[in-house]
Amino acid sequence: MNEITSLERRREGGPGPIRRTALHDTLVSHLRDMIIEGDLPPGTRLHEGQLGEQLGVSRTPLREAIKYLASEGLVELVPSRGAVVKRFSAKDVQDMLTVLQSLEELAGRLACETASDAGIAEVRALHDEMVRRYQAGDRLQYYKLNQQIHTAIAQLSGNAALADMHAVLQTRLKRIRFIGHEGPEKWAAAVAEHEEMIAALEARDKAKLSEVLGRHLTKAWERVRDSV
Amino acid sequence: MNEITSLERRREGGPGPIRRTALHDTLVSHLRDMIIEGDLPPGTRLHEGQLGEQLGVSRTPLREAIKYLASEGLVELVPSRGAVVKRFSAKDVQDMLTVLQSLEELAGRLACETASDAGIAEVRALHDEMVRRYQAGDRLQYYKLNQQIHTAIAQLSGNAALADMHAVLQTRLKRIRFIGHEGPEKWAAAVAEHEEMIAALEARDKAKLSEVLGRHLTKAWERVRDSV
DNA sequence: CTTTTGTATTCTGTATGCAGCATTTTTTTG
DNA sequence: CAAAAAAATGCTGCATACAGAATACAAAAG
Repeated sequence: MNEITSLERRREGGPGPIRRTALHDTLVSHLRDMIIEGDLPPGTRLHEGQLGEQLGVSRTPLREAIKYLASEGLVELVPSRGAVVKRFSAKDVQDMLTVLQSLEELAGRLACETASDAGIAEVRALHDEMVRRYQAGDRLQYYKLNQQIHTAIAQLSGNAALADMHAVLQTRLKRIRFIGHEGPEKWAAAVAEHEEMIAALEARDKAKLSEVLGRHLTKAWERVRDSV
Repeated sequence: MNEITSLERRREGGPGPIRRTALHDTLVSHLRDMIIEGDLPPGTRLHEGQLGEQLGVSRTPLREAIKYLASEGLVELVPSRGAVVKRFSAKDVQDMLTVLQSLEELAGRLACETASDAGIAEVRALHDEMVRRYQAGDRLQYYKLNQQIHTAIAQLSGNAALADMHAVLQTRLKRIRFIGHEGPEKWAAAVAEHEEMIAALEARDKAKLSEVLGRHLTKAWERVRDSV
């Protein structure tokens, strides 16, 4: 658990001259990661005393971070019994993907209209890097770049609310996708879809991009279906 | 400020035998209402000491509630300077409405497919009541029933994630709509659109309902455009 | 008169302490 | 020996206390 050291380094100021992130933000990120990466599996009670000690923080800021995550939907507050990591059913996941699909289709259309060439180029760069990771068989980095690309497209829409909602859903789903290890052939298919996506985006082909994004998420459901 | 009494009544147990809501939930609701109803205008700093005293609560649970609202997007956290009520630009509002539109179109389609007859009947009941309030010129109750109807349709979709995202956006927009007092002719048009909505829902006409909901929100933007 | 610097105050951020509820273990009773 | 009651433990929820940062104010210098 290197959470402790990294947390304390930030509190002391560390190498950087100015403390960038407040403790609250740091705590939220750490807890999020712990949930997503499975350190805190669904159903786990978030023990304030224990967890606080582990992170080197007192209960007060920890509780505040937990409340934040509760509003984000990663954690559930049970009166008088603290917080537990939320458990998502198969239907929950499918529902989230349905909404995400709708949002990405919208984002795709808007991005084609309003994105700057520079913005599109950045996504292309992410994509190329992702393909390299794919070819190298680096699952973790592939996964992260994949997420980044979808996030980037949501942001290219220029619609902050859209990017926001997209981020919330994506965060909730991260844990699921993090687990879902599809086989080589499905993985290849996913990469191919991404290839189409980028091409459509660069051509600013609204209909095409929207369609590919939608299809990509329909397939995504098929890919994770068994894992949940 | 009757927040004090109502909060304290709950803490003592009040008339009900069991304390239903935890203090956290109560606080969140109260702060939400205060923001929506304009007691705390955009840009206002949430003064913990003062606000806590006003509500009869110590700073700790208040801070937790504020963090919750921050994650909800109603409030912005400024490091070392506390929380500020978020200010939405005209573009922000338009963006939120765009997303809301997309979500409602989806909700409409799903509702037509999966809603129970009983569920639809409930929405009809809300609608009829709303029309009565409209005829009586009761703006506040009309407004609240209007919101309830849209919320209900989102829930009829049977998609929890969708209902969730919808609720978040609706909450963020409540304040804007609460202000926007459209004239009589626009009001009448809005009611007519609602009439169409209910009819389409009862007929389970996906395409029609989706179309009306979308149009309704396009018009909604035209209605509030000047207020922001 | 403006600007700057030092000081005082106010507010946030975090830690700690205490009361009450939930749960578990122990004791008592049938 | 089983079941119920009672005590004990552990944890959450809230309040208070303290340290540090930011701001406001005041005095002094240009």
